[in-house]
Amino acid sequence: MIRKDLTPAMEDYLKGAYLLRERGEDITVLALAEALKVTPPSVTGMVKRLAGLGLIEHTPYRLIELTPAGTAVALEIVRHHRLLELYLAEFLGMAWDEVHSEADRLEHHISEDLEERIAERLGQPAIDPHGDPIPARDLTLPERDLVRLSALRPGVQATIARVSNQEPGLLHYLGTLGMVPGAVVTFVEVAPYGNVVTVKVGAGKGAVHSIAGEVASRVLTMPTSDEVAAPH
Amino acid sequence: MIRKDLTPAMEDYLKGAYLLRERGEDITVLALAEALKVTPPSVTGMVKRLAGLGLIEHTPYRLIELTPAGTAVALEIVRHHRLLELYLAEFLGMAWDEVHSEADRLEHHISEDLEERIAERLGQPAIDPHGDPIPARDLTLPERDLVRLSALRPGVQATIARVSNQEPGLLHYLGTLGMVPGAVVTFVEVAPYGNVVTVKVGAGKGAVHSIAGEVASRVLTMPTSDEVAAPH
DNA sequence: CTAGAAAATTAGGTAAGCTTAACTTCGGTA
DNA sequence: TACCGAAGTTAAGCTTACCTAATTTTCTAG
Repeated sequence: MIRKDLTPAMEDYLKGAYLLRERGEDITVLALAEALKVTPPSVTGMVKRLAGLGLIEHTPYRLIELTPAGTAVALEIVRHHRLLELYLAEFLGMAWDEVHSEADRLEHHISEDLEERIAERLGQPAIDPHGDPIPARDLTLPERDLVRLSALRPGVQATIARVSNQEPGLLHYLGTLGMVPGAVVTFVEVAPYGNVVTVKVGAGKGAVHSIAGEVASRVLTMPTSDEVAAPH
Repeated sequence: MIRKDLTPAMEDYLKGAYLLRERGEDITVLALAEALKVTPPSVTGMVKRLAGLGLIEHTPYRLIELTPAGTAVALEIVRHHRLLELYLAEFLGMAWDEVHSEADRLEHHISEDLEERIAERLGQPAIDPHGDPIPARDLTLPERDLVRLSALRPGVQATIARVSNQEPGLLHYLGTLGMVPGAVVTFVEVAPYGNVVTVKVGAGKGAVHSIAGEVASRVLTMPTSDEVAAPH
């Protein structure tokens, strides 16, 4: 394996591409531009350079794909990011809505040695504070199949496993509702009109809250009842 | 106080200038170029830009000085650096010869919030693993007057307080001799020819080691006997 | 008080990474 | 099938931060 010497910007593009694919979305110029908050021409230019390095596969006007080498780089950065998030939460008391932006900056600058020391202190963890999986040292990923909160049937109880969103405001809000990874929720209903989901939060007689459908689709759960997902 | 938005490169120049002054050296273009491992024209260019921002005082061909604003920025970075060094050593088990390069990269990327959390975990420390003073939150510096190991009189006992050097190789070597901050040494002699200093390391009957004069001048001590410094 | 070396600066150039403006290509619908 | 809008690309240009080569300034020693 050749030692890659990539800039933070390059790492960001690779990570961005990886995260799009992780969410099941196509890697397009526009999607990357939005994810990285740059303009489309910037993406075209960087994609060309990364393709030249063998990290990205791209024919003009077609979809972008990460090569295995590019995926490896992205996983390394994602590992840094999620280890840092967990470390900052666990050992430095940062809230789950604060850790993302800090990790976003530090992820490009920690050495392999520090990465390993952090992983060791955390006991080689598999999940970060948002429930996102942490790639292992060999860059393999723990796999779980989760169900979107918005896709549960009424009456089904589930444990929140992952919240796929990084906006501090939204995360903070979900925190105030108690809707964090590990929390137990029961699906109540979908509003007949509009896109609103109502859930009960807590194991026994918990509080009932309504959240927007787009938010509920970012909350991934492990259902505890048998009949689980609503049809379609 | 206006929010400064400086690049890591700019911060490095300001820190470099500050550290030269801390060592009592003149801030020249050449000295900065060597400290930052860039060429003199790079320094001239950056100095011009930092002068434009009011962080540096400079008339062409004259010595460079930091303004109070520039000093404040430098102290902030030095605080980050030394807090990180201590944190990495204390909480992540890194050796004193490894922490410097890690801190050098991270110092530009930690938030004020993280800085404060780290300082808190460490108990608002005043000294880093090399014995270098850590600027306080208000950027004031704890002052100690120390004596170079190379300037002690024969027979004087002293505690090593600070080692002003960052080369991992040298630091590691001094570590193997037990010559680290906190260690007690007794000055034995200066070799009659050449520039070699001999000391006994340890409180009771310690091992005797000889080190180069340039190294001994980087080791700063708090003498415990009364008659302390050699004349001249 | 002047020559020459050392230090600093200017001139000119490169690369990364971004921008806006102008264009091409693609794909779906009339 | 031809067109039109959206997506992508090319073109031109900016800033940061570096470089080498050439020039200028300063200081010191004779």
